[in-house]
Amino acid sequence: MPPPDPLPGTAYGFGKTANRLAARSFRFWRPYILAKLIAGGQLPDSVSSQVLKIALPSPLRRLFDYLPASRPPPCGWQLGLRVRVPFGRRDVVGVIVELADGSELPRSQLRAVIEVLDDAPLPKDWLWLCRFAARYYQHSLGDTLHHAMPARLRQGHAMAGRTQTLWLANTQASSDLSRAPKQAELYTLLHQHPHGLPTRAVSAHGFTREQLLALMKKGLASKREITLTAPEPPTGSLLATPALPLNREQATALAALHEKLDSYHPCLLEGVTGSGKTEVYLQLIEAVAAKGKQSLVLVPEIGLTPQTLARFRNRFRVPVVALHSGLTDPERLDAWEAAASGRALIIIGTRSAIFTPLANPGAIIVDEEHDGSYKQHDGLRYHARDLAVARAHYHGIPLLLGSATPSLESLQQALSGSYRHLRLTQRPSRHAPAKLELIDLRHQRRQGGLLPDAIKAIKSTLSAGKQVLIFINRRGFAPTLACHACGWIAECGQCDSRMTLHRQPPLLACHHCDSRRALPDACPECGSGDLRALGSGTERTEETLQGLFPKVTVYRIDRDSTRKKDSFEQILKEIQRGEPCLLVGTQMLAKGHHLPHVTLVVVVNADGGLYAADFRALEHSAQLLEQVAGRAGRAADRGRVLVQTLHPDDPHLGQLAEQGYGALARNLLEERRLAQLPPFTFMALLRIESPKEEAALALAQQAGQALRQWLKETAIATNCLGPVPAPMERRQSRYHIHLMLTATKRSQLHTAASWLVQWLEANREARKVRWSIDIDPQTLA
DNA sequence: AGCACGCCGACT
DNA sequence: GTCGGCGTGCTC
Repeated sequence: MPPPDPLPGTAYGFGKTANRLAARSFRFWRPYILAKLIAGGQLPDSVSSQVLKIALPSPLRRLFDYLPASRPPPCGWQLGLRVRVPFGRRDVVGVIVELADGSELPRSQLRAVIEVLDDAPLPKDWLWLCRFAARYYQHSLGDTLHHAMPARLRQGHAMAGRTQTLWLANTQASSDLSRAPKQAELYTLLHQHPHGLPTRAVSAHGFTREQLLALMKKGLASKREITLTAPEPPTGSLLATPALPLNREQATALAALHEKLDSYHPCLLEGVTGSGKTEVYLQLIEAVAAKGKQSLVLVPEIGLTPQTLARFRNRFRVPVVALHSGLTDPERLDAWEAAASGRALIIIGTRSAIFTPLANPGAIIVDEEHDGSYKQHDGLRYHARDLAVARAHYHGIPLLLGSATPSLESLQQALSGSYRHLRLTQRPSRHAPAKLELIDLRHQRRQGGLLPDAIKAIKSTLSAGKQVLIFINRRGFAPTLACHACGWIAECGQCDSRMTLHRQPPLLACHHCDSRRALPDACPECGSGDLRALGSGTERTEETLQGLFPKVTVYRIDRDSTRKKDSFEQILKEIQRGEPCLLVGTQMLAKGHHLPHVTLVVVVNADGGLYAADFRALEHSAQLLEQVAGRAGRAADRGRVLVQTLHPDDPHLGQLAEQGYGALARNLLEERRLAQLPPFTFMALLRIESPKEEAALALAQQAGQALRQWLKETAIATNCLGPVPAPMERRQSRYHIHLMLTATKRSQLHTAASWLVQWLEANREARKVRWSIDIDPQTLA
């Protein structure tokens, strides 16, 4: 006799409705426990029948077994289908990731799928990438899938039924728009697109919903709802504007890329600032699109600006999809579908865009591949650049990593021949890149952090009608507030850090947590009124410069001054008009922006990364300095870069100044090789945190001991260091303890990390603290 | 992660 | 007596 077809709820001995009623009236009774008592043993456990193994949005690194719903979906039970299932006392959306003949649990303990949410499985390539990421980063698969899908899918909405609103200009009507210039502009824009513009595109051009509605009220615009289903085939030429001519190096690089468009072909494009990397990207994308294939372009968080997008959109006539933070949930789902269906040929986005499914993948490009924003620092701690490598390999397509200051990881791959090494050394202007001029901070008076020589140079640059960029990697007025009488220093109550003095508005703030305090009038220790601000941040330098050059506009650009949205864009626009001015800013200003009128860059203090405990600090610091220096003299005039330092004799700084990042990076690689540090070894970091230091330390000790014992028994070649307190042990009133694993073989590290995670999951003590594992950590903080 | 249970102390 | 603080345990 065939086993009874299990209806939802029948395993509990009563129907679905009864089940719900039971749950409602006896909230404290878990219906399935009740059901177990009633139905226990009535259904044969031994019957082998299909079981669905489902990944659920939970940190638990395991799958959960469910019984199929009464009727299979039209496509049958397939991997990658989203389903709604009961989980504990709530319903969640999960993904079927395995089909099995049975379960380790007795059948009576299995619950049934409530509903199948998809007509067809989620894209295979996406599923593959999520599985890869979950395994590589030792993260829960369910959680990985959950975070890698658009919010609408996460919430259980159907994939189908996506509609788009198109806005059209009404040519018949006429109305006076002379008093509404923005609306007139919008009308012109709509007029240029006779087939209509989606809301997203309208807002991408800087117009608001209100302006659209105003036009519609006047009868000058109308909207049309269309259903997004059929792919839009590119018609006619791919290009809207012709490609730019390439110089010899660019042409060589492009030719190398053209050689292998149909197989995995990882390339590092090492090109100095202004050498035209973007043009190489654009022409690679053109070649890929000509074959009807898609390009995925990753850019750093700071790089996804309207200007960047405009550059791509202006070049191509094929649809360009941008995944930026401004998208609404339905728009994001549409972008995902556009990529998954092949409708979009070019997909541009930040870190998380690596999880965009692709119907016809043709190439992956990672711009500024060294950029720290590619690494996610919580939850699934992935590195989008590394996933891009894995993905390009899986698809068998070219991968282009571009940077003026490549990460040592990528550089080593290029130098060893694993990646093809493409180089661009020429800048369109004939000037050699500006050399760094080191100036000695010791024994000299400074104003607002600036040496007399720097001020002199600023003055002469301004009188030559040019702009100056002053780079300080410190927000606020001063990094320290100290009592001159007793030596008291303002410290954060929740972190092992000092509080930064701010003047606008006046307060003490900790940059590691959100704690803030009013400025004290007198020293809380000794009562003295002689409190002094030590050192300089952006606010103080801004103030000093404004005092020194009262007639010149000083723009301060940091997280505080650009908090309002669009204010950064506004300031950039003004700067680009070219009036002589001073720009005081943090690294926000250093990366990527085109500042054609800046001919002098002053780095207030270059010493941040020179002697830090973190082995990557020097690399990151050198990358930043080189990027800042790259802002000088992109225009016709030769630029100068003044670098203030307490260590003018430091050999690394000297090499950076004399020979540039490329030479220093190669030297640093040698040092890493000798010190057996990444990229010559592989690293994983276990972070343990707790409000109680002893709890964190005790678990770290136990875990370390257990792991070392296991490593010894199994002869897995992995080192386990620690426990050691994290560099800033107390942060937000929590203590951070580390255990570090290193190995020369990835597979061994992986095995060890995997064992450790399982040990922690099974350990009772581990549940009392927070822990997380970071594979390939970027910082040791 | 949620979410509920259960055991404590502080209230109408 | 009941509301609600967070420690403990479970989720197919």
